[in-house]
Amino acid sequence: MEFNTLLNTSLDLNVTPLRFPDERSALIDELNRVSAENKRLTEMITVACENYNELQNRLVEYKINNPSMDNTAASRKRKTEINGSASESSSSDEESCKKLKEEHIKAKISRVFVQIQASDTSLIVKDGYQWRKYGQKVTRDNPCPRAYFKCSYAPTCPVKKKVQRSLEDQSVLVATYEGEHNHPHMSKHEMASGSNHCVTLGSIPCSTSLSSSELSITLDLTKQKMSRDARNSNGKVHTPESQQFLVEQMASSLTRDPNFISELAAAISGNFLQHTERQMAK
DNA sequence: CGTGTTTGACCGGCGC
DNA sequence: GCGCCGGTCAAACACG
Repeated sequence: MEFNTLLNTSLDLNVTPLRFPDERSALIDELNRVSAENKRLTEMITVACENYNELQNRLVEYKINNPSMDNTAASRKRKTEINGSASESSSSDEESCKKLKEEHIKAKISRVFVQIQASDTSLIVKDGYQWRKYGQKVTRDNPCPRAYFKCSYAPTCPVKKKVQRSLEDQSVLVATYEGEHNHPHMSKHEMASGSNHCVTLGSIPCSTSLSSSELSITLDLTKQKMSRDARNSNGKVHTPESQQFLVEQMASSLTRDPNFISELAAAISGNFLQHTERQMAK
């Protein structure tokens, strides 16, 4: 927020003449300082997220290995569920352990961020599966409505997803997936009927867009490594599911869509040329 | 007519 | 016990 305010201020400086010659350079210095601070804070948040995820994974693993410790710290819901099942059938530790493992699998939650047009009001995330909408609600923390979807293969497939616009960035949809699909991806026809959403995996400023007739993918071809956890410059975390989806989509596009190959070649060579030109300029 | 979406009603968990 | 809130249901509706 502070960054944006400063950015706007510096943009205004291009239009209105400055009263003090030092004012512009001072503001630029300030802008640089705040940019650096923003970057540092983003890195801190990233590290905190990593630590949190690691701790959570450890906790789940520990609970699975030590089911007896769970009845103190767990939520009331979990507690009543366990107590209820125990009173009904005096279930053994083995059974409750099995239940916890099942719950762990069932509760496998992933989050995917999808860049959309700001004007796009539909809460549709093309992720390779077919969904049936069964509800929509406005939640307290976010004025944008949240849409509830079930996999079309339900009840065979237990996967659900929630889609809601990001509170911070209205042009980003946050899709929360619960569970894992027990069937393959949908057909070509279904994929082709989708809107031209752009699944963003890399950093926006240096990305290369591939727009085949069926799919638009933004690739970051400039990163040294596709960072180990596939995080983009905004600090948004992309799940293995979204990476897998992208890889599968690209693979299928390579086989199905002859234009995709030329688009890909053009994108890579274009980036190559830019890179060489920059080298030459030095 | 079949299928998918919309939307108000309903339910259950949770905090006070 | 009550009220709030998120999640789900299901009747009505839209569309091809």
